[in-house]
Amino acid sequence: MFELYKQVVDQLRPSAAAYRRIADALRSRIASGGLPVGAKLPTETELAEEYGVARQTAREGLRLLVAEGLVVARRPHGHFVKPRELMMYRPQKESQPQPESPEMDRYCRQITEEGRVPSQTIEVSLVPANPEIAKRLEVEPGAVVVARRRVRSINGTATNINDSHYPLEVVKDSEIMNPADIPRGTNQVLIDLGYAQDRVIDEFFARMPTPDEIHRLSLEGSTPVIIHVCTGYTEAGRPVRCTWNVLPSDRHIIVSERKWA
Amino acid sequence: MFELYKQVVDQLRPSAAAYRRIADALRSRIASGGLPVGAKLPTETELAEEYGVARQTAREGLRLLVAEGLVVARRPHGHFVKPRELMMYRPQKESQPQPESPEMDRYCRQITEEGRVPSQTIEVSLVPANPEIAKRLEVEPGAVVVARRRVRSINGTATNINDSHYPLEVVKDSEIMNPADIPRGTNQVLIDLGYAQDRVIDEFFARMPTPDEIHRLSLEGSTPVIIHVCTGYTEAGRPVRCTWNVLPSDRHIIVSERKWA
DNA sequence: AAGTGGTCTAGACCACGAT
DNA sequence: TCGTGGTCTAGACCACTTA
Repeated sequence: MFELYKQVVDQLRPSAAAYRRIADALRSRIASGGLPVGAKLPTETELAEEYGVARQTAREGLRLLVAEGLVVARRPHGHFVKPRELMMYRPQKESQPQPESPEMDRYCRQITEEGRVPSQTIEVSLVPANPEIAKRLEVEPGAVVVARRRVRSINGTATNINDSHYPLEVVKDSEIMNPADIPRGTNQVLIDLGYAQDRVIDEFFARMPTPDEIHRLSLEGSTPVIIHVCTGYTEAGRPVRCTWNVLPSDRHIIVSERKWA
Repeated sequence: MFELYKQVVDQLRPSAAAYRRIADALRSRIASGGLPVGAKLPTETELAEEYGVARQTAREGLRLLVAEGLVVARRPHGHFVKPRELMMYRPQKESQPQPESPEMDRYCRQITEEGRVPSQTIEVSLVPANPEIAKRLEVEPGAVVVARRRVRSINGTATNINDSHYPLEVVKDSEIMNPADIPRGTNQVLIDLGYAQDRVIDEFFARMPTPDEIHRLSLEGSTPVIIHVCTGYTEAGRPVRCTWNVLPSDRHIIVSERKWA
């Protein structure tokens, strides 16, 4: 009987697995707005009955949508269309005044951060540099560097990891070793120490989060993270800072403006 | 008998599902280098025997690693540790001369693109603007715009989607409507048409790819994509171009340099 | 107490690529 | 032909949250 069913459906959509057809159907309903943000999807059992398949098969279809980031599973409530609330992230804004054109204003208004309560945890430690950091600070892998680790939160939910690394000899005995907020900013401390940054190189890439990042950011799986690595150099070309930012991609959009030559 | 096994293991790592323990073990072996890039993992059947679980359970563990992007499944060969080969993507480089400091040179040498054969397909069409494009071009959703769609490839594998959109009245009857390479560049055409771009806004975010993107870029699932939206404005503040780039995150790293005020 | 998703089993057949 | 992963079934028990 199931064989007959499968043959019939296969005529309609050949070479598509049942769980893919289920996912396709739900994806269409989401895209068309039939299932708006926050809406509850059919339960696994309901889908299984509707499509005449085993529960595991219906489950595979839902899993596909979860992996695509369209849907979240909330036990024991069900599966829901996932909302997407983006927060502005402007690397240029952290340090220097930025040209504010009317267009940029428009973008900023679109993604407002009104009435949010920011907070952060700070932790400073001496650690052996991992290969990625060592390469950028131009020290031997495993050499001891100062790591100033922060997790920033807004309204209690973690929004980003911000781990700044400094060569030990540059910042030892300075305020940067102090695990507390530095009102004038760590970059000003570097200037006072005689290591003013002249230029920085930004790198961006994305990947799935590591288990450690999932833990520190309280992520649901299936949310990619954007890695923003920012390395600062003195005028002489010496790297004095390497900041490793981890941004959950469902909470951030990176925006910047530049003149067009 | 399996019950006894499970109790014993649960004492060692309480509250960890069997498939998670399997994934953890394999992840450690990959991180430590015991399983180097390209190495073949145990088969599903072997893992099931080794851990005394059903094949489906071992399979769940492997699936976790695939979803994390650490591993690829290649039927009928097995699962393999996934390589990661990054290509430089420099949005600033596309149009204007860029400050080339010694540090930037170093980065560029690190990720070389020697001996690669680039190619691209171009397709031009009139399409109704989707909401995202319409918002940025400041036209009504559904208004007709010119879409110049490109898929760029290197050595035959697609590396990025590059869809530029223009307001119809700006580019109608111009070279931009011609689905062929424009040697002097589309931006020069805009200048000649009297719509020189004065400044651009860049936006970056990441998410899992849509089925359409998976198809156009020949992606394996579980690779996030980076979306780079670049909107160009005339000096009067009119948007005249909106380019929608899709970059597979396992093939690209975005690099840029800026002066530090 | 009820109903959800999370995990697991012990089978089965298939498509595909190498040999 | 053989072994791989891909798909599927028909059960089972559990953890969790809300009513």
